[in-house]
Amino acid sequence: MPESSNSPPKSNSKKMRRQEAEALILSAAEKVFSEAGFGGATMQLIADVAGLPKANLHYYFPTKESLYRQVVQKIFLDWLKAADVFDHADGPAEGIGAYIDAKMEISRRHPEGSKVWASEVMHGAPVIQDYLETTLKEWTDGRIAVIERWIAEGRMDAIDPRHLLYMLWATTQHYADFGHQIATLNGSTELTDAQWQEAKENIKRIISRGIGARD
Amino acid sequence: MPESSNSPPKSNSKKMRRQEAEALILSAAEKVFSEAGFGGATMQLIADVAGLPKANLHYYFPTKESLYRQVVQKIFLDWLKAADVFDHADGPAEGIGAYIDAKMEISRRHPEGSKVWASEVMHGAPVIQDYLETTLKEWTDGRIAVIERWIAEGRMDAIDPRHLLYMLWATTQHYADFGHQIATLNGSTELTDAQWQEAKENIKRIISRGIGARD
DNA sequence: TCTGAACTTGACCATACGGTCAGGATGATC
DNA sequence: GATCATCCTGACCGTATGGTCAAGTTCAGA
Repeated sequence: MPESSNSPPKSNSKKMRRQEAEALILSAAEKVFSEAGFGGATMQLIADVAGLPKANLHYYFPTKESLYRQVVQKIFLDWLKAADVFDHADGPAEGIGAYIDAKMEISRRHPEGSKVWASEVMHGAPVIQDYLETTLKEWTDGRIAVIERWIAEGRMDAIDPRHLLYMLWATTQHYADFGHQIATLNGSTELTDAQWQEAKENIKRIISRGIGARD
Repeated sequence: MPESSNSPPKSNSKKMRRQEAEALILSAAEKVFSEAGFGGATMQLIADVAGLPKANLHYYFPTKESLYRQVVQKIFLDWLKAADVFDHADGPAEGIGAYIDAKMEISRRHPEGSKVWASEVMHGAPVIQDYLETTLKEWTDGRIAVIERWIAEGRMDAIDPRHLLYMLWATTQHYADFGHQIATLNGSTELTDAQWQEAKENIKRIISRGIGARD
């Protein structure tokens, strides 16, 4: 219901509402942080991308770090939400397949978020360590229980659920985080619709057969 | 033959040889760049880690960017070299298995390098774009040819070689790049020898079965 | 012992950065 | 149209950064 409009943020009208301004800044910040990293990003550049004076950013977000924290939190929540498909499935091929589709769609539509997350974790998660230890751990444990149930029911081979999850994350996020490398190897062209489809099918096929899924 | 010594770089003796000093600086730089990213790293911190005055770094490496470039180049060459195991194999299970072992060993022993590479690519490869377009492309094309031969010989299913390679890179490098997240989910403990072994076995098993390898 | 090239370094500089602030603009409410 | 909380912003500040430099130090070879 409170969905923000998708129109280009070109509005020159003064007096934005708080929610609107924060969304605009967060969007610009996500792009800049993903392109330059936390250390390489500057408040001035984020302001330029958002089309606002730098001082205005500090009105909504007191510090660079607080802005960054909110960017990462937003990404994490979107990412967790999209993972629910895992549960509404009967067996591993269906559940994991749907999860791969969902995560590949995120990699395609929101690669910036994936890159910011990767950068944050690679640098030791200084800002979202607590999320890793609480929310992510709980989510992971829940999914591990589902996979163990599938194994117990003979619906797939006895694969270590942890390493399977890491493989799913790694493979799907790779298409966002290393999208530039993939595009370069693709003749310096972004993947087409068909190539994204191929990628998804390949991943689903290899993993589904690899774990001996038999829903 | 011209292998540098493995002794701790604590030497206080003056007048290092050029090779020795450069190796010391490159090692410190790799660590700092991997922890902070290019933008977040400072020459002062690299100097502190190397145990040298900052001005000395600029004697060997004129600019921060030139130092960074050499760090990335060194990583890339090590990484390519370790990939030769791919060719000296009879079939996919053996070749890909050996490649997974080699890359996992790199992820375990030199996670810093993997992180620097990931960071560079994620930010659009501003420094090593030419490597992607030439050396990496050639290496990739060579490996694709090998995989296509295996497929033609009926030694594995008809999987798109590109996406298979991306999956191998993604999965193995994930253990370096996201090592902090993995350790956190592992009860805030680094993976043990046995857990690394499990990880390798899981990956090899899933992919080997997933592509229908029959050496 | 002398020479000179290679190396080392403390002090310094210009710039760019994150962040502050005072004062102005806006618009909903009465 | 007066009030006032919210929002906006140009100008400014202290600091930290990448990089420079000139004055040293070291040591192999003559």
